[in-house]
Amino acid sequence: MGQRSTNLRPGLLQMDPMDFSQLFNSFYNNDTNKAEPIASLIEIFEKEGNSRVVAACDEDTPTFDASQWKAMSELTQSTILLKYRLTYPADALVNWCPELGTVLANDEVKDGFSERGGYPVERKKMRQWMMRITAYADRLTNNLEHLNWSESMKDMQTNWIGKSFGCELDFKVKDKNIALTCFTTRPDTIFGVTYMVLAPEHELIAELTSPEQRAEVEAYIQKAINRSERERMAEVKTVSGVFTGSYVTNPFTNEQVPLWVADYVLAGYGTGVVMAVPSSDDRDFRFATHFGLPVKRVIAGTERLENPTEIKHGNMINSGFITGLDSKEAVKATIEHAEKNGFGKSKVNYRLRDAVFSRQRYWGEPVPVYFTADGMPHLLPNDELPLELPPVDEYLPTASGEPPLARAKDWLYRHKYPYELTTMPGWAGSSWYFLRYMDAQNDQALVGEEAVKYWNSVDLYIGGTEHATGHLLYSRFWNMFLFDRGFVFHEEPFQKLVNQGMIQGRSNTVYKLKTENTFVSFGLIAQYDTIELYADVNMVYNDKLDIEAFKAWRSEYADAKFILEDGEYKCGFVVEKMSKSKYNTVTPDAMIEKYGADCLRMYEMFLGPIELSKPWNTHGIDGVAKFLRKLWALFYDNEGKLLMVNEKPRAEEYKVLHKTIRKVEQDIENLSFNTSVSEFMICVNALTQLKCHKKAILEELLVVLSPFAPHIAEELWQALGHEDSIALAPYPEFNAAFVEEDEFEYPIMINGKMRTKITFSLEKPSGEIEAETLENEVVQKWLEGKKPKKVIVVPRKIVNVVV
RNA sequence: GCCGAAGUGGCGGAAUUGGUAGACGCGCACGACUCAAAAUCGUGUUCUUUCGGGAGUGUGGGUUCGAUUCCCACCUUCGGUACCA
Repeated sequence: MGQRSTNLRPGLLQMDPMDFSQLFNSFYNNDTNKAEPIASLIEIFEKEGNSRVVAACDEDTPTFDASQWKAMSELTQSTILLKYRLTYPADALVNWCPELGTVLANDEVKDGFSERGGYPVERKKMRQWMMRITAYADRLTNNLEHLNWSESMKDMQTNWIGKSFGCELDFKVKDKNIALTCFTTRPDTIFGVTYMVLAPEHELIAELTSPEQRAEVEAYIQKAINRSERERMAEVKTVSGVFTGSYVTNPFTNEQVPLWVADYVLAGYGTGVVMAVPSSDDRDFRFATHFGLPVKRVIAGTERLENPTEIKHGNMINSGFITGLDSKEAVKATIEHAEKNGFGKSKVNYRLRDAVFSRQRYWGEPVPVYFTADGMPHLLPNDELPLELPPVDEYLPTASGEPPLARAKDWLYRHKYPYELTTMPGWAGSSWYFLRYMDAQNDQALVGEEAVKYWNSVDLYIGGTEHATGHLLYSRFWNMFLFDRGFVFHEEPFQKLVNQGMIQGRSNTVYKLKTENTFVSFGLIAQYDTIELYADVNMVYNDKLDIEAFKAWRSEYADAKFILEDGEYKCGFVVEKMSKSKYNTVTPDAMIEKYGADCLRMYEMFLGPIELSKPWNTHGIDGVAKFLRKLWALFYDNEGKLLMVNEKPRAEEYKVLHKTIRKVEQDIENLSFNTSVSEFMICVNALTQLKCHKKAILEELLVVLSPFAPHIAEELWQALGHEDSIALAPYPEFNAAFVEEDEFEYPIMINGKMRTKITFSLEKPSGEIEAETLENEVVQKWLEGKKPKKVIVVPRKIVNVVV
């Protein structure tokens, strides 16, 4: 889905910056619950300021009235508008690799080292364009209800957006004029707070650290800040943290509790400050136990538990004025109390964060923005779009670490103003490409009104779950925005979604010493300190690395050294999704060359249910090839002579055909293609057995088969004498009369185990079936003269005798 | 860790609403055809067995006349975890 080689299709591309401009020129009005032009927001500001505006904006947006707005400098006004725009620049933490001079994706970083080359990576703040997707958090969640998507996919998106109700509470810092605001969903446990924790990234740490603790705190932050969020979340068992030397006051009890810094608190969620209640939160409990901090039980039933977090809800104890209330009532009561006393307010929090839109790469759509001397971003006028990627001498970052576009010579708007140097991410294009497909030649708009109204939204989207929290969320956001602004007419882009499984690959890994350009063979890695890197599977045979090919692969490996075992370098392996970034891709070209496209197509369908993931493996493809040959043999003999005859089919032959028609029809409805392929095999085997070469049968079979093996079906169709394409032939109608049975072979079970089978007419009443079953020789033997306790007869299914 | 999914023969998998576990295919074994091989065709193929049977759908429990299917707990693998898209 990546739209990478962007400058190849300028017609397609130029629409994208227009989207960007629209987002820049819009804000989200929470009153009308949709995106509106920023111009109308400015009008309101001029008339009455922003005190009555309910809109999505930055947390630190000041309140002002009309006269204050008018008195502001243009720069100040622009700065305030940026706090409302749906795309805006902000500082975001990125993975910076000084050695490579580039920013890396999280999955390009392993244990703090770059996947490529194995160089150290640090986390660094950089100016990035953001998309205010959080404005849409509620609609993105609520709309899911009406979509025909799997519940698991809806769950994933709902959890990712992560709406939670709670409150913010202010804790005053002792002897300092600072209050720390924390977000909590459990204000009911406020009387159980025994310490407070800051994220290592928190801005006020330096100010809040006592001189005695400074060295320790600084050392801790240095270490913690370079760990990835994922690592910090994953390693809950390794507790770490450090005391700041400061104390804060619990506003409910006026009790002083120590203030700590710990990396289990993430800066990106809530306020980066957590009130710790070891008696009801697992992480807090582990932390408190580890550092010997007190644990105060506040929920009835936890008093005698060694681990009080086993019970998280109940009646409050030891909790001042909320003692005796249950958790739910206590939440309400504490929020009311906090609001009345001015140290807190109820708050809805989302886990979802605004999306980083900038990439420090060359191959992406340029952001249509230039900067004036005051640092303020300005949009390029529409008639000057598209902004094209400038030529550069190398597609690499500059020596000083600026993005590749900084290499462009004299690349300035009106020869004067510098352009934005980051480019757009893959999801900028993947969010709306289906709209463009509706009207690909339109050079006036992203997509014309007539085209959107004709094609509507996507009826059926087949995509993997790996897109759950990325592409499929961005795309919905983008489409919803276009809907709000009247460019499209469906709020949701994908009505029905089916998750196909992923074809996995078998990746090969090599092990580089952390400190040297030396690679250790797989069997010896326990003796060294290594990082795991990929080797391309195409230079590995039976997990043995072709060392020369590996050295030639990348310049940084050219003079690598190798520590071998038994004279060879053995690689590790891992089964995971097939992906360019994992260097485990294989092309199906050779398979198509050998077996043909129909065979490969059917084999892929035959592999298993569409929603299952599995490693790519071509062992079974011969079976499908044989099937196609058998099919061919129904039409032609060994000498290539047509066998087809015009005789009237027998009942048996119709039965075989119509069973297949019925099964495949059902299967297509359920996207169960693997069982259709089986059914075709059964059908062809049966027709071969019957020596059936009758046109009436073969013709209909071909039509049913044609979506599965289009080329061969078309060719045989022509062989039967048709001039028109098989694609135009009407689909055969299933006729139940051909497959009806008048008897059924009942499995006879004794105590739930199948012991024999008896055939009964379908008309026979259950009573007679029961009587005849009990007379049966095999049943008699198992009864051993005893009387059965119970006999269950399920028509057309089974007979079970309970002894 | 958290969120989501999946575990059935040597392998990919099948099994309408809870009703014959292993369809179909790969592989393997044996046989036919052949001077021989390939191709093709045929037979067999869950394990175990004292040949009566017994066990069996990741593990341990539960509900039921009957569980791959429903419930509870756990294990393993895969996807996502915010710059792969």
